[in-house]
Amino acid sequence: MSRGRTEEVSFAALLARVPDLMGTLLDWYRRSHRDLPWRHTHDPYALWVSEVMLQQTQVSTVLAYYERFLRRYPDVESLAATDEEALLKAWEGLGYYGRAKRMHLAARAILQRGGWPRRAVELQALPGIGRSTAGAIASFAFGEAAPILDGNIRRIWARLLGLDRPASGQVLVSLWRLSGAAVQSADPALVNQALMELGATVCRPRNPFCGVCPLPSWCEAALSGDPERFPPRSPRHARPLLEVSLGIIWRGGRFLVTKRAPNGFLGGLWELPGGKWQEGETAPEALRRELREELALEVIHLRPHPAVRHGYSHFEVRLHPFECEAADDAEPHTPLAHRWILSEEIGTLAFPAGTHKVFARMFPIRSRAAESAGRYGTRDGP
DNA sequence: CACCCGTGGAG
DNA sequence: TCTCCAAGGGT
Repeated sequence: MSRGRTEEVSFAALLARVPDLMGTLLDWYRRSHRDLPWRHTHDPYALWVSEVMLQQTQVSTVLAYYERFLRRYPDVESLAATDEEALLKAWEGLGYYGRAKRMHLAARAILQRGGWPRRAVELQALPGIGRSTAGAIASFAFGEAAPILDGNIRRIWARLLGLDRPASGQVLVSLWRLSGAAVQSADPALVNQALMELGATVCRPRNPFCGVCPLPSWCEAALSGDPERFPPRSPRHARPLLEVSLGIIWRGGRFLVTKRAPNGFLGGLWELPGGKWQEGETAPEALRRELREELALEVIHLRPHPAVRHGYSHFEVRLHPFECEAADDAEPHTPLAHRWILSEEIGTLAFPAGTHKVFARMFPIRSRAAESAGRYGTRDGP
């Protein structure tokens, strides 16, 4: 109760000071911002691409994709016209592949309505564009005073306020009001970029540089002496480890790859057939069972290869690859797409990172030659 | 609201 | 080696 009152008071005080803060913030930004490629454009399409790529993805990762993607898909028309297979290949390695599919849908919606909507509320109606992404495009491309509340900006407000609980509900509304006051008080595009830049380079989650922060010294988090405490991290539970057997199933000089179901986890990507171990099952037993159940396929001469570990957000897998052979006339029985490919063709299909780690072990030369490969190291282990 | 959706880099 | 998590959005 008393905490609630205290928060209201400090929130009102901060809200009133926002215009002053933005003055010093913009001075700092003009002096010390990084030179990022998407800061040179007002093209809503290019800004959209960068903003979607940057969702939950680090700048350094996006840098490796952004310009190549724009060369491949230079405008809404080219993106709308492509097929999902090619699009996923361009997105391969970025993760959260639903982002690419929603961009595809949005591109077609934009063409259908005859061009880009200019206002944030309209942008937000497009697939994959939420309030923050809409605010970014509307302010950067069209100069609208549309607020952003991304992880960076949320952290800045939380620290200035000394917010010691996860922001949700009414607190979140208050933080959006602060972002709204910020874009009302000065050039919206500059304010939004400056806030995100401050969060990314100074008011960082860990090891913030409070000594060089342009914002006032009454920041509650800085005064506490332990700014990293703010905002509090939500508790994380341990990720379960799943054991998975995979087959590199040769038929002549080609091996089998299967396409994952279109929706859901890694939807639409290609992979090596196989599956999770069941209770009491050995690795080769699990592979034979999965191949029978999923593909009605029998294989012989299983040769194990070293296991490869790969982590996802909520679980972890250990992939146990087996080279083996299918009969000359073997065909998998499955409603999903499959192909028998040469190892030279690995680079033509979109695979999840875990599968690339396996390829890197099986076909070191080939895999390293594939454009995205050098990344997949040899971490593994039983 | 709680959960789902990937990945690679930092410390 | 291990934990954390980044310019979120959809359901």
